[in-house]
Amino acid sequence: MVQSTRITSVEVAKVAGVSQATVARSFAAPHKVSDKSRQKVLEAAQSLGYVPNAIARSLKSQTTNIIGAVVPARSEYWQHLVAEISQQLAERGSQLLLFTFAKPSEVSSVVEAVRQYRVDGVLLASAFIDHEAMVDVTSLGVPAVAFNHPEAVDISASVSVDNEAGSAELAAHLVETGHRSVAFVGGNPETGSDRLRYRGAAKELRSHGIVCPYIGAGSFDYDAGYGIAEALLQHFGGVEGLPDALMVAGDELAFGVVDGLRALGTSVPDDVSITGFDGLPQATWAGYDLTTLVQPAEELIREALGVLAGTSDERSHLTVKGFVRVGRSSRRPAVQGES
Amino acid sequence: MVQSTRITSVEVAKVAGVSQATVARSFAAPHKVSDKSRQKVLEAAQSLGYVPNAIARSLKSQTTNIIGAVVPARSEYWQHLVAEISQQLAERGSQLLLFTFAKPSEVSSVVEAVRQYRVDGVLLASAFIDHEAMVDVTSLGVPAVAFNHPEAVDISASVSVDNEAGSAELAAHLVETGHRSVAFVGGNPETGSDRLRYRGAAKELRSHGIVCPYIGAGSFDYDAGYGIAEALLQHFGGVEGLPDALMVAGDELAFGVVDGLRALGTSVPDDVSITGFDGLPQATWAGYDLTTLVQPAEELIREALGVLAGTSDERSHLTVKGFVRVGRSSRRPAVQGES
DNA sequence: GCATCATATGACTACGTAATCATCTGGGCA
DNA sequence: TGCCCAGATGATTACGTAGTCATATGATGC
Repeated sequence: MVQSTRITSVEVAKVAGVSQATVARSFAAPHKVSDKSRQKVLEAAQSLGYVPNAIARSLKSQTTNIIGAVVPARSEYWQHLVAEISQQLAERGSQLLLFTFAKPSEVSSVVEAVRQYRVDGVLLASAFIDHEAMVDVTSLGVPAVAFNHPEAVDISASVSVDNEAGSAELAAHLVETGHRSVAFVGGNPETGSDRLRYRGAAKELRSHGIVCPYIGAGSFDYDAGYGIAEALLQHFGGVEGLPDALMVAGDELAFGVVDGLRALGTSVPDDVSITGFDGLPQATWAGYDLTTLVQPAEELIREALGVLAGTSDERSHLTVKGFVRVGRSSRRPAVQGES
Repeated sequence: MVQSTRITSVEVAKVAGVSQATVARSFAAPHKVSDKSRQKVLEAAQSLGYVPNAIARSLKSQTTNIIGAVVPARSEYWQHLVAEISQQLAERGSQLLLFTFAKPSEVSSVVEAVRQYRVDGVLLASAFIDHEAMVDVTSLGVPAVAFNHPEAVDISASVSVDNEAGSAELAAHLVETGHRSVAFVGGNPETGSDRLRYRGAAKELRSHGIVCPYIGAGSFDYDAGYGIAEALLQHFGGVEGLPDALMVAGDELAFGVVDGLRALGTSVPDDVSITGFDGLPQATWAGYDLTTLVQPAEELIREALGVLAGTSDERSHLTVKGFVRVGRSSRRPAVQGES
């Protein structure tokens, strides 16, 4: 049943006995066509196997109905968000052109592709995208939203979770549940997320008289967390020296820290409480059951897409509040009488 | 620095003092242009901020350089594959138009979009895509590859891991390491993957005199696995009644089974060995350290893209061997003298 | 019955590029 | 010097659609 010749709106028009314009209108603006004509057109289209050509439409209408997303290839967090982005775009009838990069050096070629395809808007996982690349993207007039990168104030819109407040909330929760010493395990220190999450935690803890040291794992991935576990034990002089809690800068990183510590005989949460940040689906998996700050992915992306669609302010810099999810990776408050 | 007027190859030609055709050639086929002309063109393009329009190119050349992928929205396995697909396409200079669906009912509208955008090829996560949808996709003459769905013999090409052989290998490994009773925990029983994996396991085990019952979790996701744990214990009459090993039809499902059993006080692997299937990155996470059959994702996708690119046979039905990864979720062979 | 007007329709064109074809240029060789 | 050919270039056209404008159709009011 493969079409031998390309079926265009012209062929359909011929068969239906109307003009090409009427065929086009029957698909793009059905209300502008009489019921009778539309009926004839749809029948002809059906019998010929006609499918409107979105490429030609895009060229003529100067709008592709495609949103681009530029994200790191290997990241549980971004995979999570991409799933949400894709679903919301489908609801809006838009398409998703997905660009991934394994190394920052790949970003420039990716950006070039984004520009060539004339997408209607771009979502940028910008913690890893440098200033120059963002300027390049926006220079063609493409609306762009920097995701979790509020520093991009002068370049494009941005949508972020409130990293600092969220981290402070987590810290407050730890204090409330009886933790008196806390250390922060950072991810990639060059990202704003990392800095803000540490700052939020440190400020809140200081207000309770707790000094919170920063220990860097270098990146946000599982292996970095797993690898830092031994260094943590050394740094604190063994299990007994560990603080009451470790606040980890991201969930995936936290999974690694949890597993790394457990592999070294440390119990989580009995020897040390662990918190994460992101609210990944895996955080609810019983093996981790991570106390974490849940980013409201659905809301974040709705706002981001709103900016791209022009329904929100194009220069807005939005911050969305997350909420604390309490799991068993952090201790419950000690009950009076227990030790 | 936003362009007020759209810059086209015509403007560049004017500034460079050449024809539009030469500008087009300078980008699409540089070797067909003299160094001098190309130089002038590139300078002019640079100064004007010209970016070739891929939409117009696609319309004229009847090839979009875009590959579509239709996958379920929430699946660790597919997220894993999408990352790989995206990376390989980037290497080939192609783009990825990603379509996800949460429910099978969404597939038809997704397929319509695939057809409209005239993608050069489609990858289908076909275990969840019905026959009609696949016919629709291919009816426009778009090359399609069904992924892990060898039943689609008469419709399109397919690329699959050897489910049956892989499952048999896992079973053989269990027998070798001293397991004498094994049950199979299935996912979605309507998928070929599920059936073939059970068949491979059952056959191999039978050849060793072991009868392998099938217990269905209903789907391949974590929650299904977590939920089936209690039913498993009931079915076998408690921890003591459990078989030596549970072969689980997919990794994500296996994570759930592991966590569910552990939550009920069952030790993995001391009380029961668990194996998975897929070889997800999380299978190597120390919390699970799953014995599983690793699908060679890189190879699978290279083959699939090869079919789409026409470098492989378009009607080929390829099967790729996986390999067993041994983790601590299954017991090591009992040493002589130990119990 | 005629004028008026809203709606439906058709002819035409442009979106920006790449392929085709014809023309031109310059170097090699007799 | 003159001829020939390969490579470079330009003019032209088509890809399939949607918007613009003008015309046709039918319903309404007097």
